[in-house]
Amino acid sequence: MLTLDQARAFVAVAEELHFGRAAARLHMTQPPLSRQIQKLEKTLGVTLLLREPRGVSLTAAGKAFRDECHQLLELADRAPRRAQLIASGQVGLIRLGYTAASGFSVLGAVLARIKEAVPGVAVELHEMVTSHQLEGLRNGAIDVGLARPPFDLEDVDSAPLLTEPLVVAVPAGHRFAGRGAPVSAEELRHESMIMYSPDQAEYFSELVAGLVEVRADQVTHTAAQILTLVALVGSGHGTALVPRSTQYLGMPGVRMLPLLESPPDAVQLHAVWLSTSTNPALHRALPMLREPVDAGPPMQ
Amino acid sequence: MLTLDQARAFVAVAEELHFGRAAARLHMTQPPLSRQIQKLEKTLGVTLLLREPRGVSLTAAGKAFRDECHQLLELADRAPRRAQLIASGQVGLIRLGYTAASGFSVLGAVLARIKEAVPGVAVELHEMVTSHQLEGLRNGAIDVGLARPPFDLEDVDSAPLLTEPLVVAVPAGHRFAGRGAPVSAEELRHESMIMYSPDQAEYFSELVAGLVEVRADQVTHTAAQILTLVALVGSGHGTALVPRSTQYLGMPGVRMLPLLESPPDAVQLHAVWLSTSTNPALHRALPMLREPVDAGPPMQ
DNA sequence: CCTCGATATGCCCCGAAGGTATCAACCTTT
DNA sequence: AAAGGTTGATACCTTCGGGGCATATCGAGG
Repeated sequence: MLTLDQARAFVAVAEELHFGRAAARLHMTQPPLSRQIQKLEKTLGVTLLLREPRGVSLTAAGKAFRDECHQLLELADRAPRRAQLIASGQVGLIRLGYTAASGFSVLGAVLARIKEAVPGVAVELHEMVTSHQLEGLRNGAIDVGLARPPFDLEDVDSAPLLTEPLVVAVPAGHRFAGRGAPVSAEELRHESMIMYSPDQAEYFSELVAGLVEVRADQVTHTAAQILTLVALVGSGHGTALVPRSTQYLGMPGVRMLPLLESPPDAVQLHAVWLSTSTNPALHRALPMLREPVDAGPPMQ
Repeated sequence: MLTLDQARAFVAVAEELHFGRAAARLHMTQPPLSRQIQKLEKTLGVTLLLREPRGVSLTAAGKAFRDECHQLLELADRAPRRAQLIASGQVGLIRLGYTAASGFSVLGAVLARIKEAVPGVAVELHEMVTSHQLEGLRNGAIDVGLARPPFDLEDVDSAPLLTEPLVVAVPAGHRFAGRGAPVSAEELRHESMIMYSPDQAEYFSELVAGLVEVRADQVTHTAAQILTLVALVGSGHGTALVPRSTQYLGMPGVRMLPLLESPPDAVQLHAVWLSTSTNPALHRALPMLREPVDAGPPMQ
């Protein structure tokens, strides 16, 4: 069986072409080196070296074996260093889940921060809704998520990344579109409304219900994703309440107006991760995720 | 320092995720295996495994290290086998020198024979004249040559590959061109002759001199390579004596006629190699080179 | 023929790795 | 809640193999 010590010994002899010098390079004496090479040749059943009175020369098999051994030694040298780099979080992989809407607000800033803090780390992007993100955290499919509260699971840590008000999204031709003043909940009582699906988008559905009173006969559509709502507004199907950062989506034919009743922190987006995560790259990136970001335009 | 035993131990544990089963796979008991892994982690300064009551799981560094170790072990496994294959001559490299003219006669057949006898062996082709081939053999630049006698060096073995007569090459429009009967030396006394360079093509120069008497005023050109002579004949500059296999060159505008005085073994091409060569692939190919071949058309 | 340079061999010692027995922690089960 | 089972860690012993020192052997060159 080949050992790394044998490989090192053989490479030294193959390069020095002299047992004495090779032994010195290996910090040992010549006799045990000779024995090592003999043993190696015996186990291989191959003559690697031609011992001549004037020194040593390599057979064809010896030349090839020297190169293979060299490769082997480099790999054996690299493997521990790679493990150390990964363990220290300097290289590695962070699998990040994000909601479709966050892709148009904080995702770009988050990626930029991670890139700056741990340049050697790759980020794998997975678009998924909040509930799937929490499930993904638990079963190890993702390391961190950009999601909406609440996070009732234990072992899940979170930090708010972005807090923003809800705004009123109206079609471009709407009577509110041109005015500068905020819209009040009262004024929405006579509007056609596009609402969030109560079961697939529980967070937004309850958020809206807490701010404005909407009668069932006002509701023209319900949808699960913010993108869908804004698209419906853009095609004139009604009015919707959306997070302010949705403006960066740049949906044509949609105007955003402040909602009088919305506190500035009505909508929250958090970074979430398992407190028990052992991903070293994540731990180096965490400080970047604990500080709020400003919403920005979508990534290119 | 990482050892292959440690790598094997770690891969076993990383794949089984259980010290007991891993130990069984390694044909050892569990305690020394635990120690090995501990020692490995200590020397790396990295936690590779998470010991949990229900067994073992891998850290990010552990996963990467497992893959590196796997690679390492495969290489360590492959290296000895490669050396054995090369030593047995089943794979390897034969560097073959050949004269330009032999490229149009025996080279194709020689390559085919080698390919058949030792399919795993690569053949590196080097076109070079006889004197360079002999020099190349001595300094190790080539393993075997296809060359013309004499080979006066010691340690050089040779075997005749092809013996053939000299023929008369005339331009297509020449008065000899159409006739079937051999041309005699006497008839060449009034021809313009293209001759071999006495110093660069000593073998052919003396060969021709021994067969026909050529006056200095007949000689229109001298050249070192057969190809050059035939090209000059083709463009109407005169008549030349060339080995019969030159016909496979297919030079346009040239006709070949037997030379009455040429014995059938006037020209010889030999395989030459160092009797001291240690190239195993060459030794497996040698039986193929000891038997004469028929000249054939050039390789495609 | 002798000497010198270079590798091989004999003999001893030490360290590292494996085996057996046992411990400690944790989970399950009754 | 206590007992038993599972799983990895520790203690102690033995053995095997590698390395060092001294020396033999072999071929080349003066």
